[in-house]
Amino acid sequence: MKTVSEVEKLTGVSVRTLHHYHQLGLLSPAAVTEAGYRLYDDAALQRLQTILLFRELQFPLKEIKEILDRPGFDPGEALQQQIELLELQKAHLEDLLDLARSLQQKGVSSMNFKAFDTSVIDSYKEEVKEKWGKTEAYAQYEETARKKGPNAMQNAADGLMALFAELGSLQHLSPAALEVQAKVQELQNYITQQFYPCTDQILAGL
Amino acid sequence: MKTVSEVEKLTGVSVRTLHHYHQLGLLSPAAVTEAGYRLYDDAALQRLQTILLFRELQFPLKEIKEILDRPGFDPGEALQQQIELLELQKAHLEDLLDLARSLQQKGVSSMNFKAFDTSVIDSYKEEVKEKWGKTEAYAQYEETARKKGPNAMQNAADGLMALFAELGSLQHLSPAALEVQAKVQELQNYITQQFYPCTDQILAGL
DNA sequence: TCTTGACCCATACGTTACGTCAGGGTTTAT
DNA sequence: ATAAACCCTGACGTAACGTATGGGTCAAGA
Repeated sequence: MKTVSEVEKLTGVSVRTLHHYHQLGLLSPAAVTEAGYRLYDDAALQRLQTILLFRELQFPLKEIKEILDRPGFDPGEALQQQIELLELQKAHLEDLLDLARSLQQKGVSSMNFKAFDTSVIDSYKEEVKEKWGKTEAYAQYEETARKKGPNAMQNAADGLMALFAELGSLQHLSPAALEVQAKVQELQNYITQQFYPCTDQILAGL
Repeated sequence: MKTVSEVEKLTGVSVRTLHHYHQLGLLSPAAVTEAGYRLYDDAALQRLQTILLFRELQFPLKEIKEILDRPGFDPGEALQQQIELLELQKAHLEDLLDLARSLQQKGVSSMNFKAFDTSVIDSYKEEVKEKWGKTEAYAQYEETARKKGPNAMQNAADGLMALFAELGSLQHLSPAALEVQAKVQELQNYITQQFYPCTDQILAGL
């Protein structure tokens, strides 16, 4: 049975963090003395190890709790998802590094911000978008899908295709044209209502 | 002169963010109508571009403000520093990916957390440590150094070497031995007092 | 036994960069 | 004139703790 400061020395996790995890219900001490002192046993330390692992992998604490608590949870799936996320972050970082280095070469003092507008930076935004598409938005999509059943989904999909078709017929116009804007707006609303919250970012991807 | 929502459409920066930047003094509108409406001119948009660039490079807003306001500031230096930081983050991510993938291969279900203890995860901590060594801790070290002058620094360094020597004479013992622990603690305290706050992380590096 | 230092506790505010209401004026178009 | 569209100022919420406040608890020496 270790006290908070002992655990701190063993693991590097601060006392405050232990308090925090306790009140989140993420890591409860094995026992609490009458004076309120937290005492951790080996099992608790084991759990802490697991928590630290997932934390290193950048899981939010909420998810870690879910993972550790939910019995039927597939950690492999979560791991896979997390790997993809990390890969996106890495790609993002690489793009940032490219940008930074190019700025460095092209004369530090003359940082050319005009070339920065659309060309360079946009590429990784795609990926960030995908990332979000695979987490929040996708989760909500599944929610919606479950509630409505397959038939309704098919109808919704049909309506969606119709809207896309209308959009296609306007392709000869500039994207800035009011008609197109209106259609796009309509499309976004439709998707939001029928499937999942459709942000501008996701929409741009489509 | 563009309104907030116009700027939002042009740049993708939310109205709330414009408000935020305004109250931080990071980006003030060129004019404010009597009704309190913010109006931005081209110069303001230019500045916003610059802000967005640095933001992408993960500068905190405070620093961006300093950079843009301080006349004699060398953006090249800041850029270089930021590049190094990004490289560390990238290396960190790569290590995480390695860890995650190895966990994936070694049987997803049997995640072996015992092998996780010291061996795998520690490598990138070195780098994180270095990063911190180059920012907060190092800054404080310079502070301390300036205040005390070179002579005092030399004395402190001598004392430090003495402690290291004592530690060296105990190398035949296991790191867990109480004597060693005590010495290490002593060392940490000494460093903290004489040079800069010495966290366990930094200490481990030494 | 008393005291002191080391250790523990619970609150609770601070941090970063905004998102998201809530409640209410302003401008514009009909 | 009235509604739609747009703007404003608060002010609370978020993630994961750090840090400070004020005050009990425990072991050891006097």
